[in-house]
Amino acid sequence: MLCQVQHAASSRAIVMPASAGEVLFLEGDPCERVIELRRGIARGVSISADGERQVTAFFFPGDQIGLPIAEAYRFTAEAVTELGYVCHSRQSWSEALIRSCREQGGLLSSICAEQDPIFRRGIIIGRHGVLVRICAFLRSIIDRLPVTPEGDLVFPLPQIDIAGYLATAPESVCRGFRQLRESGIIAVPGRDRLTILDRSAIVRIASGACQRSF
Amino acid sequence: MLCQVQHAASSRAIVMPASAGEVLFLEGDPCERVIELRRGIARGVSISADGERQVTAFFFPGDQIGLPIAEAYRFTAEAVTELGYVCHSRQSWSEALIRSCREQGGLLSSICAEQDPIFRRGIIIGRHGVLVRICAFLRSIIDRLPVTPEGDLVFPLPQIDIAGYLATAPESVCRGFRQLRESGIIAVPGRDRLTILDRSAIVRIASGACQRSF
DNA sequence: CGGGGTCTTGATTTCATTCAAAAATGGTGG
DNA sequence: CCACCATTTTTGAATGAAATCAAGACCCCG
Repeated sequence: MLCQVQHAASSRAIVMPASAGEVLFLEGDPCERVIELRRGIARGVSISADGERQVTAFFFPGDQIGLPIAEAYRFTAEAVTELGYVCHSRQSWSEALIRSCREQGGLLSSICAEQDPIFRRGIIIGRHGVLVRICAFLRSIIDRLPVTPEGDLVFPLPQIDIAGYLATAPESVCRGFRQLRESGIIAVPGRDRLTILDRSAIVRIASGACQRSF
Repeated sequence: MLCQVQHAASSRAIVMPASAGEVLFLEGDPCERVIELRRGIARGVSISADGERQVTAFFFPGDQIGLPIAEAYRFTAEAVTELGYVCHSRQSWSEALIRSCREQGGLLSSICAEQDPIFRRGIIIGRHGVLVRICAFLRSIIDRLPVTPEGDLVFPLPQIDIAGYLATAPESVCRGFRQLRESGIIAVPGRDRLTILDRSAIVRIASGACQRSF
């Protein structure tokens, strides 16, 4: 793993709480602060003029949200679960960028960390077939989910958000998950829980290997 | 318009030519140079394991392609038309980044310039309806196309690439364009030519205003 | 003057959305 | 602790839109 930005006051910073559904910042607002997620899962949301809601990204602990790449935030950030986060001012973030840039001689890994998932989503939802998209999505996040002592994944994402992320209907997401369950590829031991029974099958479907057996 | 990076040797640099279809760099190759497009149109291409081809972005004169945000290029860059470009070493680009970062106190506009279209594509192909996607796409590029003395746009993008960009079939793109022609919204006076007759209609359709009259 | 690629068009099939409604879940307040 | 509500998830059936298949027209190139 590449290391994240080191902020001078990082360890001393106050961890703010937010409850599920809370807005962290709004699309269009000027980028005044960067949010570093410490606990929980957040989502980036973009609403089209006609009300179509898209989830542009999911964020996990360690991610930096709302980098001042443009003048204004390009999406709204909301808490999916309860979460804890730390704020950095735009200026202190820029200073950290310069420092890290000079030391590593390369670009900041945190820029990559925010931009890469956005890029990856574009590729995922460009794929044909709901099941392919679901598996590509699963593959991209299962390594970032906490594991319970029993070996299950903590998976608190509502299907509505997954549908918004995959640009599909919630019913289709549900049917997709059912298919994966019935194929013995995943199990859902409980709400907010997910067990990967056949990881290679997920990768296989995600890469489109099996034409239309699924 | 935000200003692009100033490279010390920018104006003195040699402009390299490339012919249509030529590869500028390959997905997965280490990011060793940044390409600054001077003339023509380029595309970013990503091929899935099963051979599905997606166009991740179109690039126009002034754009920087292949920023070293990650270690390796995330897409293959190819010339759509004949083009002219200038190469910058990764190092000289990083130095320019630090300089600009310190002077402006903000992040580099060229990072935004490459990342923003990628972000925007995600939003576009997340929309439902081929015609909506086509219009959203048109709206996003028509301001970057050269204008002929007659007032037409120079539009050298093959429909196959547009289909790859919009994650749809070439036939659907063709039908979509026909519909726009028959509705008097655009005209196609010749190959590589496009006339916008009703720009507001494009914006209206792109924003999903007209439910399903189209 | 071919010939390969792109564009165009129609017919058909497939898949996902939509509509509708029931079941499950979580939270709330009595 | 339980009843109740709101939200999410699930399921089925019908509809609709786009992909696919197939074939012909067009155009640019050598």
